[in-house]
Amino acid sequence: MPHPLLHSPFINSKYRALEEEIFSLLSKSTSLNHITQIHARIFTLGLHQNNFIATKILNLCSSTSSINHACLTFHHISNPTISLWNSFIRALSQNDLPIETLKIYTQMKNTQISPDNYTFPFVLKACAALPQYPPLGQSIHGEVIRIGLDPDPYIRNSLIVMYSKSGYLKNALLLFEEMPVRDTATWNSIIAGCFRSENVEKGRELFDQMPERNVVSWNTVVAGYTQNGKASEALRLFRRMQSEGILPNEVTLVSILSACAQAGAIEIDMYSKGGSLRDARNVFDGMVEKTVVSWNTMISGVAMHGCGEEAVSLFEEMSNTGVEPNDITYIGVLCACMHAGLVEEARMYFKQMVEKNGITPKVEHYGCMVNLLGRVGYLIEAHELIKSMPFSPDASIWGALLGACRTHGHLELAEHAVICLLELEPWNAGNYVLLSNIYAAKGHWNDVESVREKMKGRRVQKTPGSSSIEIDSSIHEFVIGDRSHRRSIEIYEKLDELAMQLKLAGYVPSVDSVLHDICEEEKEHALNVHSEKLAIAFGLINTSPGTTIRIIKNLRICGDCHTATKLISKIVEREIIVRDRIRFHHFKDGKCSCNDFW
DNA sequence: TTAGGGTTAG
Repeated sequence: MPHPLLHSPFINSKYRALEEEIFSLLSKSTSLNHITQIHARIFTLGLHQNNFIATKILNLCSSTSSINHACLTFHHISNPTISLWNSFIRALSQNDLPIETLKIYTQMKNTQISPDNYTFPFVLKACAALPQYPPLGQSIHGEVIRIGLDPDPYIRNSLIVMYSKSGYLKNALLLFEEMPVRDTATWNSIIAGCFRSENVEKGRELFDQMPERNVVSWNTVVAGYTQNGKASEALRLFRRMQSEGILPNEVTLVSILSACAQAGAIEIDMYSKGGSLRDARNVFDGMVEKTVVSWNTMISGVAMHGCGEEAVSLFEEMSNTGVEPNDITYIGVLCACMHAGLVEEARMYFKQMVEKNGITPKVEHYGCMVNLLGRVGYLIEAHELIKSMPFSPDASIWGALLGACRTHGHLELAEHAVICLLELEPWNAGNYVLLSNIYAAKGHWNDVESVREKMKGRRVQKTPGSSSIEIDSSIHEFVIGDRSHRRSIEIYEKLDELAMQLKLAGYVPSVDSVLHDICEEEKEHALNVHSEKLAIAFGLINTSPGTTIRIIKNLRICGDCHTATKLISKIVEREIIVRDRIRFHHFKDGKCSCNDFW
């Protein structure tokens, strides 16, 4: 709508020219800063009532996540056109505000404006984000049919996504099968839906059938396999993707890294040298344009593998290339510092995050700091940091402090932490076990007993520690003192042999790793049959000399097994990779990649 | 009138 003062033909053409000028300015801007500046100019020119320009601004707000700005812009327009409504709905929907999206959609209908083919994909995306209310999506589907827009391919794709995210894969498949024309996005949507609904076979079948695949198709299946716990399939498909010359992008990297994280038990020669992390690094290095997501993924990836210095140097490299770190980047780099015991660096990054990048630390950031300070023995500083937090600490924070108290034998602080922790999660067996471990390490057996009684009273059971190893595509799982394996005799012979070699190498069992109140000699024996040692022994008798042994443990590796595995790696001249609940440990030549911080 | 859309993800 032209400015009321501009009505002569001459001024009208000047108005058009202004409109065009602003429009081209907006087309070139990418950041909120630009938009705000241009918006100020729009006001002085009296163009703030202009629907066309407002639409353009809203679309920019959407891509820059500037929702407040989007609301302000929208509410300045007295008679929004359908395009403006659509752009506002888009901004809300794409910025994870499904309830607000549906509210505005309802408001739009109340003004007698009928939704069109552009409206529904955004509205359906909002419905897909609220799978707990499946009737919502169904009623929108009803409206689509009533208006006669159901043949629209965009809307149909959105319906497929909505149904598969709401747990109605059957409806999604039906819509897919009835579609006269399917484009690659249609195929991608339904394949993603199948994998999301854990129908891996159907997803793969459709992938194999599809006439044309793009990088999203490949990513969908790689991610699908990873999310369904089939890391080896994911990595196999990634190899095929590369051999077919498909250029991976940052989403591929994300999925491949997740697959690598799972791949601890994979015995595949091509991944064995240096671990699957190298695959991820290759993808990363080959990427032409690295976004903050790519950097974050790579930093978290190397952090998880315990390569603290590499994470730090990636972070610095990222800053030098002008990519601004976000909260997730800092979680990655703090996590890396935590695993590598880099206290000074962590303090520096924590400060820099707030002061330089204006990021408010979240519980994850505090968690890393507490964990790290605790591990290196700065228990009081860790506790002070917890007290200074502007929100209530959650279980992860108290858990980190408690773990540190155990390592450093600080009984009083541990009791405090565990009391807070048990209030937050009385059902979690791990908490009782940690407290019981602390008492056991101090020889306070009566207290150990009372914790156990409490556990019994509350029907809590300790998760049994177990370790698994993959040999010839089958998984072998061991628990402490396990004798159920059919090759148990050989395994125990190997263990005895290792125990002897370890003693000769100067290994002294650290008996405070043991929970139970038993005599010293028995304690030593219990340590010797921890699940990870059984899995390693089994690995040694089943693989050829020099190959890497990969173990997955469901809990954190214990202090004694960590020491023993370091020595074993040297004695048997093998690289042993253990993925525990927290991270990867690469044992080689008597050392571990975690530098004994874990 | 002009512009605006759906799939994979840390």
